[in-house]
Amino acid sequence: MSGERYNPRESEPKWQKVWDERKSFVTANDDPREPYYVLEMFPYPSGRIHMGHVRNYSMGDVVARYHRARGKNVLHPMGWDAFGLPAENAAIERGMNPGTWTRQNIEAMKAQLKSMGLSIDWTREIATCEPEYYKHQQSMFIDMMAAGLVTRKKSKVNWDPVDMTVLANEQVIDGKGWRSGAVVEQRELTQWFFKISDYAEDLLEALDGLTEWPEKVRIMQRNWIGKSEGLRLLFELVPSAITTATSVEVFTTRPDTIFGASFIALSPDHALTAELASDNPALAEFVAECHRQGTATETLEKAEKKGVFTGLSVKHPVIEGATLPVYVANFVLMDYGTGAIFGCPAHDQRDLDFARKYDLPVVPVVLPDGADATSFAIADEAVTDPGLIYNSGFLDGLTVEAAKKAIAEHFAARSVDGKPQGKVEVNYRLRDWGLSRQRYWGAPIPIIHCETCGTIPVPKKDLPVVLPADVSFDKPGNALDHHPTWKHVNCPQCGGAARRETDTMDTFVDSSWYFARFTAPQAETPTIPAVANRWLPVDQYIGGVEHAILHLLYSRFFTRAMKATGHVDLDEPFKGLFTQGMVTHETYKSPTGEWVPPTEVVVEANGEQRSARHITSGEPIAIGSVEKMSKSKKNVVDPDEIVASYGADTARWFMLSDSPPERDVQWTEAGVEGASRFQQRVWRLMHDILALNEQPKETVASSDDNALGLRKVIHRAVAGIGQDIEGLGFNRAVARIYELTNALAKAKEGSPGPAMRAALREGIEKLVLLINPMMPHLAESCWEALGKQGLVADANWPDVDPALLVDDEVTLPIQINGKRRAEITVAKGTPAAEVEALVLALDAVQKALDGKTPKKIVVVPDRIVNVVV
RNA sequence: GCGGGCGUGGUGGAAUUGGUAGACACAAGGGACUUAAAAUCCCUCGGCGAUAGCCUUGCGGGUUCGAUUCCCGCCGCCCGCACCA
Repeated sequence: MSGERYNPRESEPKWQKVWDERKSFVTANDDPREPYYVLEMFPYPSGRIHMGHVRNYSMGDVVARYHRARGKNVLHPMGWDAFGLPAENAAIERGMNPGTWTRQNIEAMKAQLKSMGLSIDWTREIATCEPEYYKHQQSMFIDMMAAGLVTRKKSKVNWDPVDMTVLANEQVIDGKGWRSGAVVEQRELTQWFFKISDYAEDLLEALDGLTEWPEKVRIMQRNWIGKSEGLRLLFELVPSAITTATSVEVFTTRPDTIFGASFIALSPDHALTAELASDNPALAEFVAECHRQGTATETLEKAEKKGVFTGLSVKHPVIEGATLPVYVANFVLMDYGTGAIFGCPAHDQRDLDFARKYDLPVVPVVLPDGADATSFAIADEAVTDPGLIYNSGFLDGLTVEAAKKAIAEHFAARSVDGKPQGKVEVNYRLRDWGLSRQRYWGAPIPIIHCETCGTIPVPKKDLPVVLPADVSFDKPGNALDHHPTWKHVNCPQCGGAARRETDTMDTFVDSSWYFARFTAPQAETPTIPAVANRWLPVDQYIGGVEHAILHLLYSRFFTRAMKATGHVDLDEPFKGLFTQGMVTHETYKSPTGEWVPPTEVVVEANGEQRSARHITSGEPIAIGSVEKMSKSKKNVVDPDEIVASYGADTARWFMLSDSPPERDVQWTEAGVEGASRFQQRVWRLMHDILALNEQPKETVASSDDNALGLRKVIHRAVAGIGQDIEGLGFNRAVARIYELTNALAKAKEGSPGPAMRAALREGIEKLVLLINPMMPHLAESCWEALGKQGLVADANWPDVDPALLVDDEVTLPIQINGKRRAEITVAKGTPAAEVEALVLALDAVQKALDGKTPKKIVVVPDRIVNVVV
């Protein structure tokens, strides 16, 4: 028996079937035990799972199985983020119906996930593309509209003039449409928005309460919301024939630098810009050029800072008789502040770049601490350091903060156009959430446009507004809009001819509440509030950092909006958040420079050198850098192949070992083989100990110090691994499991006595329970072989005897001048004075002192001693 | 461009709150077993010296009795930037 190898191909499907039949992971809402909700970000059904999924779901499954063993009622569901662009691309490229394509993908991926042996309650599965899901989303949209959380306004989209379609930012490559290659234009459309900006302050303040979120995510969200206090400031225009406007309003966070102002810049989308451009061909051409950039902020900010002089000037508000030129500049955003700024080149890098380009004055007005007023000058870098204001009339000598206050008071007391010239204002960078998409494959926005009655929500009794299945993608543009009959309806109010809204919802809406739907996935209403409130917030949410801002911020908003409309009674959806790293792999290139997939490469090691050749042709292959697994570089490893050859447990174990979960992990063949070997090792060890034919005994066998020692090792491992899993330190838990396995293997050598045999038996039984969250199939097989009743899946986490955790002795490293030179072992809690005496008596210390007295002796009790000579 | 993060042996990484740097694993080398191979087991394994020494956590400074950990300045890589999910 013990000579037999463990066969995951046989045992894994067997246990999966047993769990299925026993409904081991089906969760009841009325279970009285303490609820625990663990959730991994649900996947987009692209067709195949990838190693990133394997990693993500392995981590979630460890958490789920651990808490189940801890006696909690665990909710661990799975679903599909099933709307989105790729389905439409498949429709266009392969003539497949997006719904058919998506549902096929879901089936395929579900089978793959099942082969991983995850402890998921599949009875709660949801797919966002099904009317049973999105009808509730439509219903909540209507509720949120009634609650004033929805608005309609104009915003810009990327327009492909050849394909006659709106493009996503990722479909715009170098300013051109990805399929047509046509230069993209910005177009304004009237679109639907969620008023997330109403919650900006709340979303910001509540970040402090999210103590189980990574600090970096909270910082990113804080910066994204971008709260800033500044001044709205009116500049009086020098009268001109080219406009009837009399003033320009800017927003600035640096009003203290007003004496250093050298120009005014308007956004290309500013109303005044439009007015002036109608009569100014050069300006019109510049605005058109800006509009050919696409709408991505990134492109805009990377572009060279450029502008056009408008011919207008404003009066300098604090320097009598001076004027400032008014430009239109490509880096001024219409969405932020007032769409106009004043430029102070000395203290803002963008303004400085602009000023150098157009030869505008650069006057420093903040003197950094320690700088000399007569010689201080600005070169190529703007200075944003704190300091004292100078060159600034009545502000001279003030700090930046004091000057901001003083100048605000100054302008508040003056008026331009009958209004106060300056007004302190809090501003947020966060913009409202535009949810309209001009696409077919999304949840229809439940609105009817009527010529007489206006914009009317679809009555709830008529929900869902179902997507038509019979669509064609032979014409460019929105397939929903092209459908011959779908959009033609009668107005629910007047009964006259009307048309449906043909925009669908951003897929971020779908993913902003699925975690709530999982709590009652078959309910007639979006949620059953009492049930949702019991399960939520999600105790542990796990997913990629790439979602650190948008998905998580939208979900936080949506939860508040659901609270405002009575669907849940909480603000924050995710109590604990964990962001995992990516899965990477080496890249390989053929002599002709083509990417080669790892499956076609044989890597050979000769000593320290590694070389590679093609598996069939034998031609040499260049080993490239390690990169995120991606189709374009072909450096992907298919989880199916790994499961088929090594088994799911091996894949799971490898994904959890070595690399810290928040960091990237490199997939290597050697690593997988190591994981597979460990699986066999546990199996052999279990059989060897089983053959000793002894039962565990809970009493500490004082007659056998070695057995006692082993029991200490076992109980320490149990305690440590529990802590590691709770802190999501899976790689540390794995290392401890290796240590425990090594200790057991060593202890069974020779001919262990009865006490040792009992300790070994205790150790192996506990080891099986410890590996269960990570290698659940192997654990079940071992459990069965050990003759234990029931399933490990239902077993409790092993108990720890606290008496076995304490040590009465401690080894102190002795440092001399910070370098370790000796060590002593003393009773725990030995007073510092006693330790000092022992240390001074040491040979190494005496030698170092050479008769002198030490300068200082630092004794940190039970930790370390440092002798300063 | 802006915001955020990461950087430790040949490799992945470990290291309570600032307290023995390199746990654990992979790779490599040597040995045992075997007709042979696989599997398994044992030993070595940061660098330079080869003793008792010195150097070493991306680079350069600083704080401290003591820094992988805290501070400042660089370099490199990664993520996000609002219509990819």
